[in-house]
Amino acid sequence: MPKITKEMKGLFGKPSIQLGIGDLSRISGVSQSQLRYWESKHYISPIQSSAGKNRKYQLLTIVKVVIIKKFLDDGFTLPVAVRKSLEHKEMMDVVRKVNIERFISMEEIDGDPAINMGPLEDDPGYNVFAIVKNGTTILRLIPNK
Amino acid sequence: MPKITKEMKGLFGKPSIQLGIGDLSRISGVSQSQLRYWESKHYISPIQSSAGKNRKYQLLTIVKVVIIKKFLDDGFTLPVAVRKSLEHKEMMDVVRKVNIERFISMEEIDGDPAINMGPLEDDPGYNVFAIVKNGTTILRLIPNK
DNA sequence: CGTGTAAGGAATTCTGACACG
DNA sequence: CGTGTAAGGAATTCTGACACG
Repeated sequence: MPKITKEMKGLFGKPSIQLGIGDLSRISGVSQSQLRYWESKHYISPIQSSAGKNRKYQLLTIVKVVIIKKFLDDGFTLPVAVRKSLEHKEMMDVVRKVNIERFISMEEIDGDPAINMGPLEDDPGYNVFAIVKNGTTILRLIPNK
Repeated sequence: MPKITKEMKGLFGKPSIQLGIGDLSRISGVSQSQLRYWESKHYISPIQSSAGKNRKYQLLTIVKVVIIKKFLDDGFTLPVAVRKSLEHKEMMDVVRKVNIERFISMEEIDGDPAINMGPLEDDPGYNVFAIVKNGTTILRLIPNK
């Protein structure tokens, strides 16, 4: 099974993913006019919106928009929904960081595909593996060679 | 710190992310004419391309395109690059599955944000945590309460 | 085979104004 | 405050053809 390449690691972090307002609107269920209004209030911001050109949003903005929408649906006002989304955004950054840094390599364990997530902090003699077995993932410690 | 909500779990899997050809081209560095040609050869396929309407690609297609491009840059022919990309695509599915299933909840460990990835297969008394500490991630076993 | 380009039309997005509330 | 809509123009994407090789 192939090793994770540098290109693919970059993809996990997806720092460069960007998409237009139509796609963001369709994905999130938030209308284009809502998105433009939120932008005018500086709640969200496109990567570049240089004078009449099409807006481009990054992946983290998608997450933010979806979360804001969730709180709006729960009955909160827009400013409150935005404030609440900020806590979750921190969390997303963490998840992304883990994605980038912890997927060390791809291997096979007993014929099942597995991700080597690297050594334990307290016991570097063991690596943590996430193994896909019978359609679900399990976590297992495996000693280094 | 907030719990991971159902909405956010869905985002990790990002099954619904879709973007246009301009965005895919800019992200991947593959030209629009290349993407249309690859489609004509059935190497990639948009979600929907109903008669003159704009193409929409899903996230896994981005990954596939980037990987194909990598092998093209390495000097392989297009058919070979496509074949090689398929092995990596399997891997991406695994990574995605782990993302969806293994991020159980968000917590704080000694003041640092951490992701609870759930119990070990062999010793369910311990959960595996990915902790962001001083800007990097570490893995630690923590006993269940 | 694999990609680029010019061409004309179609789909998408832009801004600023206005409506409703 | 927060969102929707009609309007006209601009940016983007569409297809099919052709060039190069």
